[in-house]
Amino acid sequence: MTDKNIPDIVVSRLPIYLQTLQHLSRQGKTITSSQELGEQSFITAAQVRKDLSFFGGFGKQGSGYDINYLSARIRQILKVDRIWNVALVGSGDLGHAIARYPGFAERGFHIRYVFDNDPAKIGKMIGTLPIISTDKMVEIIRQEGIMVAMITVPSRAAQSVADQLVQAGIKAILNYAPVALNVPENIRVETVSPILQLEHMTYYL
Amino acid sequence: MTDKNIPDIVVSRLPIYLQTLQHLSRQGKTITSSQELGEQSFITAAQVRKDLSFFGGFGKQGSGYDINYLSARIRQILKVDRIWNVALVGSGDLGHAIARYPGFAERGFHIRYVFDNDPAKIGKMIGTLPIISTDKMVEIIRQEGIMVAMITVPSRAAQSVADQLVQAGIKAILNYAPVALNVPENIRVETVSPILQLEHMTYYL
DNA sequence: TTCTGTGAACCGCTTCACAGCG
DNA sequence: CGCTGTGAAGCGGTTCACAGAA
Repeated sequence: MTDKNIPDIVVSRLPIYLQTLQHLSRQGKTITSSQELGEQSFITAAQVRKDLSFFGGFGKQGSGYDINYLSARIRQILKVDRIWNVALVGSGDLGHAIARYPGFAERGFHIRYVFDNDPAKIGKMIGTLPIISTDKMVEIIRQEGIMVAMITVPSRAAQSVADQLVQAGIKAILNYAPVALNVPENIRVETVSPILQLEHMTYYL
Repeated sequence: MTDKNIPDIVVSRLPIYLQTLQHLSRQGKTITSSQELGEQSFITAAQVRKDLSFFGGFGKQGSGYDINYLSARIRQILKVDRIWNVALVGSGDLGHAIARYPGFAERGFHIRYVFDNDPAKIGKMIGTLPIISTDKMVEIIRQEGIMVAMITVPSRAAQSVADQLVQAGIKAILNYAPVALNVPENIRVETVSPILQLEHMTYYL
């Protein structure tokens, strides 16, 4: 089910649908249509139906999609029907903001460890989590079998951190540093690039 | 020059090239090739050449591209060869982290005002910036002619903030709230969606 | 010779349009 | 009758391959 040659761009829209479905659900709706789901996701209805059809027929012809059922199926497909333990590397302002933001845990991404290489920070707490030395990072991540990490260290340190994470067995990295990370093919990296997004928009101003 | 029907996807790669060029420049390089620029940006050499050719011939056949010259031209195209004043709405953890992060100013995005609707926060300082009541937001933004804003308020408040920003004359919004914002066609919105990025990656694990 | 700039071929995603099921 | 699921058509971005400039 996981990989039947589904276009990556289709997979990237599933989280959007999921977000919109939760939004509709919070409004008390139980049924939706490709029309409604599309409008609220800014995606055409035909696109929505095509995307979902890659994974099977989730709708009922004539009536539409059951919101709870469709949400559950998409969560299964994306493997977010479970808890993911996450390691956070970098305890600067951004690291703090992320560690204290409840939104990740609400979606099943539980930050379990915070690492930093600054001796002055080791042992200090962020909420209930102690800041741990990066010296122990590889060992802990491997031991705990953690597969997902976030990087919020300065750019110059990001590649070296990524290398260590790969060595520790991390399989998915969310990178907040404004650099392109080099990792083996079987490791997923997504970069959060607000500056590039701003630069993209100014073109049109 | 700004809009000669350049595909949006091409524009979205220019900031990546710019980032890589700065990286190459910091390494002391002065000349590069579509090959090298592409490898470090994880984009094919043909794609790099094709993208740049939309805007004119910036390279020298046989030798390659002058890094300083190409950087300057891309900055012109993206209109990041100037200072952009930015309004930040929301002074929670994330707002604080953004306001204190020097990276935006380094790229020409200067955060000039921070707004929040929490009376307890009004008047407190973030660095050198006072937190200002959202009651004054529309007036100040309009008066100062600010065109770029960032939203870091909770999801439930984001659409209402966006509406006010549009009313105030904002033309580009960088949205950190996990919701799809509805704005008029002539306003640009980009959403920072780390959670969707994580959900995208877990599909492949 | 090297590497850019670019028409043309290719490929893959999007949109269309309708059959078919509830 | 309404809305999904889907083959087929359409379209746009990517890759190819080479002419041509330095």
